[in-house]
Amino acid sequence: MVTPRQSHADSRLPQVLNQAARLFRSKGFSGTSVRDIAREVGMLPGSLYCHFATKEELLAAVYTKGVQQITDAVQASVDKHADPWDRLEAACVAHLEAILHDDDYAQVVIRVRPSDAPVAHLSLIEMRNQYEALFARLIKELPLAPGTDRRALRLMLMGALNWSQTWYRPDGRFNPRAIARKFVALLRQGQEVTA
Amino acid sequence: MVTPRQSHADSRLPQVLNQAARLFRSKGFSGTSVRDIAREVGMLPGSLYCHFATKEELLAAVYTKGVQQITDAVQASVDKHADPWDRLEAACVAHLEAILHDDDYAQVVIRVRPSDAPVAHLSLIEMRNQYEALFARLIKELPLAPGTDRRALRLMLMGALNWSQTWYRPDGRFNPRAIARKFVALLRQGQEVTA
DNA sequence: TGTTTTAGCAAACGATTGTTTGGTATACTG
DNA sequence: CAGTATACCAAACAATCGTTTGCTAAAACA
Repeated sequence: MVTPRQSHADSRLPQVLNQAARLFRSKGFSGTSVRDIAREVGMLPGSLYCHFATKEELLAAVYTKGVQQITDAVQASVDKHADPWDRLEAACVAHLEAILHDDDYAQVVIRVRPSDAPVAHLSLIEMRNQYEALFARLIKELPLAPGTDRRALRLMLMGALNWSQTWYRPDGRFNPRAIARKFVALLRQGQEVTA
Repeated sequence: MVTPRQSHADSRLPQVLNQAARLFRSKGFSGTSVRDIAREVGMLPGSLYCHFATKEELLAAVYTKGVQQITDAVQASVDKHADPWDRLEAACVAHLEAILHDDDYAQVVIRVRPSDAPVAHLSLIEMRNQYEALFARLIKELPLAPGTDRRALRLMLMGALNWSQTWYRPDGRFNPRAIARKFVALLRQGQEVTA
């Protein structure tokens, strides 16, 4: 017995998930090998299959945790406000902070295309839809100018937020909170007068 | 001599580029193998290396063509209008039609992250920046409410447009043109009264 | 017309891919 | 306390990866 064995209680499953999330979010799903993940955790490639039957299943686990975490973060922020616009803005701030800074798991949800994992495909999409429904409800409560297309507004806002992952670089002034607020303000501007 | 040989003039380079674009845009860069491309063209994997030294170089060629084509398409549409808002809207319509329907090459520019190709990385980013500068100029000409952050407006609009690639499904009513117009309208709404 | 260049085939290179198998020490369970 | 399940190691599996080499025939050029 050279290396000390892991017990049931303190398995390295959490670290596997953490490193998988970190690698998936920075190199993508097919850009990350199971050996990359194993190496980062300090275990052998085959050992990953104690916890997951396939690489896709590992992604699904990371993805699920990502959706849960960002949902919780956003919901908690939303609950602190009463005004509909404030609630939406709080949601956007929490969303952006998660996918740009705080949460590797949430970043995977934005970065990895469900189609990258053919088997898990539909379930990943379903999770994403569940999450976006949260924003749909927030937007439903908004006092908008008559005839405003709420679906278009949601798709525009979330698209703008999610795409920021491709251009964002840490910067004191233009930080996640500031970005989210500016985006919401640009939309709100068009509704306030007529509402 | 079993199969008829290709002459210099009618090489299959165009088909290689076409199929590479088609596969890169649907499966991503690392999700596509050189064998996938070669098979689609009907040639052997090694034959690709008559035209490109590396897989990354092939991506760079596709990417370059994509930027050229979408730039031309957008510029042509813009030139048909005089009013600043009309010009921006025309640009957005052309942009969306390219990355959602018309142009596999342009779709690669949006889908593939420059970081997927470590060597070509910087040159890909530079090309994308050149293209986005076109939109920056259009937005510069817009009569906006005083104090409006033009950079934020550009990032929001282009993010919303580009992200549509992840949710768009062909649909008669909510087509690229309609989407682009709605997005622009949502932003314009906030500027018209005060401008 | 002779020479060089090009575009491709055929076959292989070593490296890396996701995954499997078998064994073993530890922790949990009855 | 015996037995099962767990969480790994060690080593290998076949398949696929990007790429290279050597050759050939046709086109372009001199």
